[in-house]
Amino acid sequence: MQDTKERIITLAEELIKTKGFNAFSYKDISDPLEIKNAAIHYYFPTKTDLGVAVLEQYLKSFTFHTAKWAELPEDKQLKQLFDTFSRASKDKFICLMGSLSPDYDTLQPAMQEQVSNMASAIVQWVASCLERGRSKGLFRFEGEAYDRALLVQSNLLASLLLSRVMGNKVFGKMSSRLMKDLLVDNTKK
Amino acid sequence: MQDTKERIITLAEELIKTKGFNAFSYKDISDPLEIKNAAIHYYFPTKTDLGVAVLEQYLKSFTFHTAKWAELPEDKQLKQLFDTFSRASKDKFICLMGSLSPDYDTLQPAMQEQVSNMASAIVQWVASCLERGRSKGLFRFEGEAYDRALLVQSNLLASLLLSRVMGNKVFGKMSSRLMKDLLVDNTKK
DNA sequence: TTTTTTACTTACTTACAAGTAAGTAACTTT
DNA sequence: AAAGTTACTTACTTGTAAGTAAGTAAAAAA
Repeated sequence: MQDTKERIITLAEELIKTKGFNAFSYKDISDPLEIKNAAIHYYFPTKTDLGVAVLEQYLKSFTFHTAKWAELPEDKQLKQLFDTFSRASKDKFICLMGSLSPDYDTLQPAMQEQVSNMASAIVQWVASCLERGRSKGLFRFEGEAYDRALLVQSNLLASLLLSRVMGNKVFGKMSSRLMKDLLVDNTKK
Repeated sequence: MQDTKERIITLAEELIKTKGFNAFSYKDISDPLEIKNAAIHYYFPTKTDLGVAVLEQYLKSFTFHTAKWAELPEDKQLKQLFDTFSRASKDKFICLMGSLSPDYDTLQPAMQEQVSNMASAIVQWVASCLERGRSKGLFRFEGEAYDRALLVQSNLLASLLLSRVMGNKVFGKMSSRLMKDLLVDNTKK
């Protein structure tokens, strides 16, 4: 049963996105899965091993999904990314970057590296999406695509954080304003 | 000696901005201040009491500083805010919002309320700064000032998070792009 | 000058976290 | 059929966290 291992990873990811990496404990996993904490250690000797596994799975899934979107026009691709954040917002989740980056200094090197990899992968993807979209006339923005990608990634990440604190309406306000800023207006009469 | 109490609050604030609220312990305070952990409990019966005190002090300080800037033109006022984040970035600090909002669901109601108050205060201040600045022709942006303030606050907050993970150059890239976006270009020949 | 208050320390308690060593039942391979 | 191997459990250790009860020395108030 590789099933248990996967369920541990999936639940750990949810816990990171709700409580944070340092705030969840093995009991938060062993109780709902009806296993003992030692079973988690069997698959993941240390909490860092578990964290790394969560990040590896996320990166695989990110790569898989963005590849699936590759045929879409760039504005639709970016919309897909926004939609994943919109779903997270509804589930009261924050994203892995929003959860793990504040704890970065408390993480062990192996996890820090994975967090950095994740950050780079997301920003790189957004940057090339924006760049191609701009050259096709779908997006409008000033400056380098990479710098713009940093700001977009920031806004998505923080929209989930602020929504938690200030209420869920904030997500809609932020994401719609952000998208309007980027899109070349094609609704002109 | 009210001095000890203030030193506890100041150190607690730093710890929140480096390790996070749940990740720091009373030992992180009692050791450097050369007191016993019971001395902290003397002033702050629970960790929540300490957290609330940190946030109250921050809010007072924020109100004080923004009041001091009130006579400046709005672009300079916003610049002051950016500068506080720039200093934080150099000290490898994140801001209180960036640290506490991911942990929001693990905080007790008394602290949640203070975090919400802080969020509102900052966004409100940025919003009215942007609004007045735009009407004076200092800023240019689309949409409501409040929505724009959410995005600006997001970008500042997340610039510190991303800088931690991706290196310190990121802060400069983000803040300069953000400021250029907002400023009406007055460097035209 | 006695009493009270302030600002702590000493010495605990309770709880829970991550992690481990040794065992076991069931399945797989030889 | 015997010998691993897999997927766990049982039962524990060690460390550390927040928090507390009782005491104390010095300063302030009566």
